[in-house]
Amino acid sequence: MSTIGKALSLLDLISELDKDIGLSDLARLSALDKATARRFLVDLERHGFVEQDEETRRYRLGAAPVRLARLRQARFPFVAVAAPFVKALAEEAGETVHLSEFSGGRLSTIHVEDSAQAHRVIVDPGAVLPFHATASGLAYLAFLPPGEIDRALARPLERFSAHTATDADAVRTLLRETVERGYSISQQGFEIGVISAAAPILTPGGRPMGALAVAAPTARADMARMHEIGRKAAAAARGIAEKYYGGRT
Amino acid sequence: MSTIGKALSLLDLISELDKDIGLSDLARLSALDKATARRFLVDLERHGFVEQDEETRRYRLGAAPVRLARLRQARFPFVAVAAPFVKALAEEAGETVHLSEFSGGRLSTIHVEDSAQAHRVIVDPGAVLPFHATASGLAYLAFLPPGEIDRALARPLERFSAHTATDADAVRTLLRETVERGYSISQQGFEIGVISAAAPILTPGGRPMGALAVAAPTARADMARMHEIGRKAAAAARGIAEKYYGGRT
DNA sequence: CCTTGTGGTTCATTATTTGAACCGTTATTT
DNA sequence: AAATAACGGTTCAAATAATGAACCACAAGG
Repeated sequence: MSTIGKALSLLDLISELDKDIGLSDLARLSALDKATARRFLVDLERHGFVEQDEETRRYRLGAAPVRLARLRQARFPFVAVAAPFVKALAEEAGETVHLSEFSGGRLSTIHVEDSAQAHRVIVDPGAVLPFHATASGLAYLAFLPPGEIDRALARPLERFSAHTATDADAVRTLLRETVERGYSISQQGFEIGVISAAAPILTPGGRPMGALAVAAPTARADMARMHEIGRKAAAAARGIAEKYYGGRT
Repeated sequence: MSTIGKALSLLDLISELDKDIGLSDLARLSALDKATARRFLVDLERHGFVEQDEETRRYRLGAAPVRLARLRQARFPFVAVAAPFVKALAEEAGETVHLSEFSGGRLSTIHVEDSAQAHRVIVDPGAVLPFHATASGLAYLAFLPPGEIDRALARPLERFSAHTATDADAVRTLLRETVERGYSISQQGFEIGVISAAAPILTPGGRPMGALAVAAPTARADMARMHEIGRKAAAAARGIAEKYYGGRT
């Protein structure tokens, strides 16, 4: 792997941690030499992607991404455009709704609107959504060109719960259903007690670039209701794409 | 320079552009070989920091920073904490207010609240603020340890307008005044027609980590009013620091 | 006071990055 | 319509930067 790739993977690793981490620990976790990890960290810090706590000497994610994110969103206001749709869907469905975007080979949550109900599903913003185990991932995967689906399903599929579909053929069946309906449903594939329905957000070229998902506790989620919610999610996803891409060419 | 440093500088360069850019242009601008630039871009794209337009083949800032920014802000909600203070100050002063944060060797705007007035100053979110030529920069610089001020003023100071203080001693005078008052004032040092007052946001250790600035059109900005606004900005900056650092230890 | 851990550094060895020259394609220019 | 210039992208020997074992100095614990 290139040096740059290694450094960016180190940054990814740091981003996944929810607390500061020391040099030795980080070297172990990243399987990099301590000296190498340090050089990477110095470079990353110089550019603001990482910062070191003055007193504990531990490292954490820096502030530079905030600036870059502003610039990105000024030009591609995906979250800003989608937010009203997300909110409306959350109110309509009465459940937590989250928006995800594909980037860097992963689908990750970039916006969440919590359900108003006391008993609701909690979604972490920034969390990575596995393609085969979440409604969002299935919705995204289903509308990808066949070759890319094959590549995604080629490696072993991690098990996240007792209900995770870890067999490629089983996933393919889910994908076929998803394409037919226009939305996916994942029954506790990622987390026990949660059922989700999701629809892809498609570029004008027909390629998925993200997903819109509704997550409900199993207690409230009979299948008729989930299909109803799925249809609403698909409509909202189309609305987002239309508004987002309508303004540009 | 390290390979990583070069790649991150390339990313910075791309972030400064407000439109997509082709490989050859980018190689020229960054003074990198075309093949090298391409390898960097591939690595950056693989991690989502850069994306390539499918049809034009031009490159632009990717979506990965949005995800990292979410994670950073979940742990350090600087913007979220400061936003109400920024808004209140904008209403109180009746002028555009912007918040900046130091990161990666630069002070950059991360939040803006526009004045309600029709004739108002426009500030770009994500813009980099030169230390010697903006009120924010002066406010930040003034409270830095002497050694770091020396280092910042050692290199030649760029001229942005006819009023920019490009002489290190002239800047030092401005910094002394800033420390005494607790806020800085920049009279058209960055942009003709704009006068700003800014106050530093200090960590519990007394080190500046950002600045809060009010920008007014010269037409409305007599000095008595700017001093009044400066005092208000200083109070708001203290409020932000207290709330932001009060919650942690 | 000895052990084990930490963050950080050194420098000969090694592996990666580099860039001139090269494709094939696509806009311009003549 | 031919010629030219510019584009994005690729190749591979030469040059350079990354690597990591061994090394500090220090702190905490036994």
